[in-house]
Amino acid sequence: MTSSTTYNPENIEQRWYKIWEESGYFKPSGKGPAYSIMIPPPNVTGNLHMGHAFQDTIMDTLIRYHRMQGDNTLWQVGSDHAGIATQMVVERIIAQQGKTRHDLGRESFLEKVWQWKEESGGNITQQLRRMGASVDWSRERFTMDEGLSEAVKEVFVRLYEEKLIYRGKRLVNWDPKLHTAISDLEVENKDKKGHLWHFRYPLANGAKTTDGKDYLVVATTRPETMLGDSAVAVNPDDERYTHLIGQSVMLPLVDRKIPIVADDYVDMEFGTGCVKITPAHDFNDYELGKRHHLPLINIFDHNAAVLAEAEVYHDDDNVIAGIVTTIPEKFSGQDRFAARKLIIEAFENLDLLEKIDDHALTIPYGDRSGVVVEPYLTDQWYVAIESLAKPAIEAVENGSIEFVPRQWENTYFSWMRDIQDWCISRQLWWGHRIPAWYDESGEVYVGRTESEVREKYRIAENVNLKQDEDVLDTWFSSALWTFSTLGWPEDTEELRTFHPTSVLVTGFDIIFFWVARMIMMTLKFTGEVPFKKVYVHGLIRDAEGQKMSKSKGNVLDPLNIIDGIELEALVKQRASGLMQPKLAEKIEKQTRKHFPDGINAHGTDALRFTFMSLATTGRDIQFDIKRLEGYRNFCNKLWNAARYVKMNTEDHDNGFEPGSDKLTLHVADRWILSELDKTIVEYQKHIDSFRFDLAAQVLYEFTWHQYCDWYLELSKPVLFDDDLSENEKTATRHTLLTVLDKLLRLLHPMMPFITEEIWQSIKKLIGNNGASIMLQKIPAVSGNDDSQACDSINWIKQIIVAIRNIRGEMNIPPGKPIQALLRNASKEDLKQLDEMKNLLFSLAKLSSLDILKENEKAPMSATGLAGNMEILIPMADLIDKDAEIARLNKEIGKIQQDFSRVEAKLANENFTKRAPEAVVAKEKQKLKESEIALEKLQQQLTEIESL
RNA sequence: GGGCGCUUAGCUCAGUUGGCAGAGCAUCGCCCUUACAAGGCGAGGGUCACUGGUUCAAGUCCAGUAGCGCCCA
Repeated sequence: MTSSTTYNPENIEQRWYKIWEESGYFKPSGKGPAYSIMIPPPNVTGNLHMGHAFQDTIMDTLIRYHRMQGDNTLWQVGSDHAGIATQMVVERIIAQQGKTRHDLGRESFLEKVWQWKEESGGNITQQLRRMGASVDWSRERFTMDEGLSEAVKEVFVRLYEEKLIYRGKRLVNWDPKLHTAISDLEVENKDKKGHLWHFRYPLANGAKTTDGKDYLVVATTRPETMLGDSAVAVNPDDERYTHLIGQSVMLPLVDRKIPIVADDYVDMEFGTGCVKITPAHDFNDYELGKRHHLPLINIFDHNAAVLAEAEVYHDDDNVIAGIVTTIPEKFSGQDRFAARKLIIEAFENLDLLEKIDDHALTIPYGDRSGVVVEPYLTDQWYVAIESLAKPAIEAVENGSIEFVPRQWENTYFSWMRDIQDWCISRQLWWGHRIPAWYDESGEVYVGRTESEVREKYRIAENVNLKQDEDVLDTWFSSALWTFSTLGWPEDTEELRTFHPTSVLVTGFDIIFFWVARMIMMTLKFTGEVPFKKVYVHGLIRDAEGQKMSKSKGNVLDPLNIIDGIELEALVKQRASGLMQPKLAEKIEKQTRKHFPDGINAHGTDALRFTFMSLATTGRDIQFDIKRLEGYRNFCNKLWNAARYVKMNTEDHDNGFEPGSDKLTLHVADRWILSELDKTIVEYQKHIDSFRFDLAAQVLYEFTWHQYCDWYLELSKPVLFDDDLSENEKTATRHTLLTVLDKLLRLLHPMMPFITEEIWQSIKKLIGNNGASIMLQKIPAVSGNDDSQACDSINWIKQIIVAIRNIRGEMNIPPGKPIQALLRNASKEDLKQLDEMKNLLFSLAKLSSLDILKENEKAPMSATGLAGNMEILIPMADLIDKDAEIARLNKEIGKIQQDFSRVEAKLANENFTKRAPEAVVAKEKQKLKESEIALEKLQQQLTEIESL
């Protein structure tokens, strides 16, 4: 026996992973029903964080479980190109050489990106390996791969041809730092405190308000946009202003005459009831402007600085000539926030600033750049989403796709039923370039390639065509992930076999970004759902419930948990590379407080098992390192149980040889096999319903509290009893190994490494020459439901527990052998006793056991109960009288309470009449039991007191 | 403002069809017992957020209140 008494994962894990990968065990077997999962492609710039590790553990568990069920199992791996994020990373690198991407030019910048991807993009795939993820590496895909790019082009062209993609000048969320449009979903709205400025707009043509003023007061949170106002709006029912509808105001500073229009959108109660309308710089105003055919007046350049000359765009039906577009020199060229100050000053100087109120408002920020997003008028490509959304909603309504937990369907529906057209173009260089070409007059042609376009639209070679500069939203390609990775648009074998996929495992934060868009695109192009189920898991937070983020310095690197890390290294890791170096000090302090000794190595299996036990139906998961330690100890427990089994089975006949004698199973053997069966049933039920926490708990319970606490202990008196036959011992050895083998296989999907290591060391003993536990079957129920054996073991457990209780409470050292007497034992008790006497001696550490005759007088004893039978531990020199009296009183109190409660319940006629018969019978039984127990304990108390 | 979720032991969380409130960690006591001190044995710990309703019976179902959180506008 050479193995260490503590489990050391470090040498084991990477060795096994390498063997598995090199042996090709992760590839689909080609046999059995198909089971497939597509990994949510991690961002190629990223490192593995706790969320990935959690999600990957869930997927790997499902995949390994199904592989062991004999399914033809594919776990498709890959990453996405993360347009903005990746571009930013590479721009930062070249910025260190003092260059911008514009200095390099598009082509050589993209070369740099690819080069970066080759060098650094593989980080996360190495980390995935450390997690034990059994993905099919031979099929790894990247969204910018040739094949996937083909799929993207194909989808774009087909949607365009069906008029489901269009190009138009619309108001978009513009990121003035990154100089690109972003979609609604990439905008983070934050509540801020701001101001509401009240401006006077003089009425034109001598008009007056009802109270005789020659101006209107408009309230705005964004004064600078007044340069682009094209109307003032009032509510049509607002009597204060009815007579002014159709009149005009003279816009100060720019001297533009703009109309007063009536629209229901205006809230009469808010401010003065007059709203300035800036259709080119506000989404609500844009809609209102469309209704009233107002011109769109853009005043910003792409940095959100004020133009010298505003740009006017008209509704085609209503071209207004001669709109004033000149912007006073003092404002032009100013950034939007500087312009705001200047505008307010100018109003004040003109005595047109009525007042300033404090105001709470919501401000949109770009989720990547962190700057305030500007509604901005640009030409962009859109997907007309409505017709795609309809079948996608139906697929969930009719159950073709099922969310687990179900409540997430509501989230999905509420977004899908109010969905907006999707802006898919991005003003970036890194990504799928839009397959559209323009001739010199600006006419657009869409096709898979330039030559296809020329052929299709008969454009001569000498006509100059220029491809659209923009690329597509990364999510556009991710939306095709389930089928593009399988070879679409080719009709491949893989596509036919593995699509639709079995389940999508994802976080609720990307239901809109990704899940919904995948459903729409996949239904459209394959006519199939992308997946039959969506398992939505929670988000991992730190021990205090905070979201983990680099800037908070509370991120945990899964590899640090696996391998361990010294405090100093951890501090350095967390406090470096921050966007705001100021935070470093705070983060250092926090880290030293939470991890005074750094982080111990826990191994991958402990981490994975922890994740499983945290995978409840909740939406937030607080990750507490303490929890992890418990599961590391669990690994150790399993390791040592296996050591015990091996010590006692190596070099023995364990009954696995063909032709070995028929085994005589001991009652304990029959019991543990029954328990194992029950465990398997529960385990499968929980895995099938995605309750990984419960599945993990069931295995933990069985392993520790049945197999280790009881069965291993029960096996000792059998193996060490010289009076028992070799056949009986062989049966117990056989059972020890059988249960261990099955247990390892049940645990393997969650804890792949330790189970493989142990299994390899016992496979010879069980006569199995399989290459890996990965390729074994998940154990099925064997039908060993032996209730008689269960009753017997429960009976003996009761006696042992009663004796241990006395030991514990009376402070008798566990190692000290004690005498025991039994009183009032029934025939049945005596029969059980006869069969299991040696077990009782061993587990209760008895020196002697005697049966008291009917009228035999007992010595002074501490007493316990097992049903009707009394267990007496003679006190002699062991126990003091008062302690035993106190102990009995405590016990009596407990039972008395129980008794009274049940008695009251049964006294209630309503209960006995209306409750189901079985429930009433159960209560009656309970009453009887506690009555007897009370009686015996009372009697013992009296006896002791009288001594 | 609209929607969703959460509140159970000191901490982190389970709790199925309404039928004796559970686990892990932490705490306390005894033990280095031939698999395991990363361990064993035993013990203590609860107004199930609050108020009301339905029911023989409510942590569980219904209505409301409070606090916290998330999404959307």
